[in-house]
Amino acid sequence: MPELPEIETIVKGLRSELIHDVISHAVVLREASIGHPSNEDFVRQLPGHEIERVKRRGKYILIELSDKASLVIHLKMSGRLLLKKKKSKHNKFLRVFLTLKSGRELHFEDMRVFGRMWYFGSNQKPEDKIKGLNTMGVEPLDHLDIKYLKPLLKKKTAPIKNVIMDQTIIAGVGNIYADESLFLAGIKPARKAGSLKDSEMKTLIESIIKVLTTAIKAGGSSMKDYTNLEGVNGNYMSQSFVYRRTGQNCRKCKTQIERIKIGGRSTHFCPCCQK
DNA sequence: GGCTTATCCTGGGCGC
DNA sequence: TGCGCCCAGGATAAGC
Repeated sequence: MPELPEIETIVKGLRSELIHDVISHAVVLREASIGHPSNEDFVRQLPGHEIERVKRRGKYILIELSDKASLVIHLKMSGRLLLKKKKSKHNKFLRVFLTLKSGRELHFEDMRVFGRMWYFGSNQKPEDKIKGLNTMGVEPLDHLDIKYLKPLLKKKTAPIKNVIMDQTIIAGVGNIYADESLFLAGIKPARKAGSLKDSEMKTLIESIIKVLTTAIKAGGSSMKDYTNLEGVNGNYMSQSFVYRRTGQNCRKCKTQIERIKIGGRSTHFCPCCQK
């Protein structure tokens, strides 16, 4: 389940490998993996474009192409982008692949098929078609501070975990890093967001930034569905405090980590360290 | 408006 | 071994 650090790692890889390469051919093996335009237009319009820039916005990968066109990718649950040699063996979860002028192929694999790719021509803005891009909140590593967060949390009765995972408030934080950030901040995930004191908000912001920065340095998480561009797992999960550690001892106080459901998502926390 | 729940989807784990 | 059930979860729509 790629979140901000995993996407950042992939984007860095794409940036160092693909800039100035040219898409020569596009093949769609599963139509539902294309969000826009039609399957036929996607394979017809994409070839010939040079890759000029690669950016990240939240969990979206934005590839700027020549002629002011763009390719947007969201990996959702299990999507992977892999750079392979020409005519490499196809994984059974391969949904789309692009052949490049350099002779390589960019494979989009997606086991649980929630991931999407969108192509936009020169006069089209991705944010007009992709709602999530249009309503995206701040980038936590750039503009997240108490001045921004405090008015948004005020009077909110939803659990704080739901709020920090809300992409319209903070971009890129998902289940793993929400649990880890709340542990570091010493805040129970079920707490009403509006009940946080200023000092707790400040600690939470610092924790989110610290967790994401640490994960980026580690090359992302090591969940089985995630790898970087070369197919290598990151190693953040080996150092997680609470995520997927139900029943194991807390690394700080030795109390058993508990798991509950918040917003339909598995939530892991230490009942002793988090208040 | 704010919040919760259902939906999409499929491989893996588990019990029988 | 094979079957059925449950779980995982990001974004969005629907419902309360």
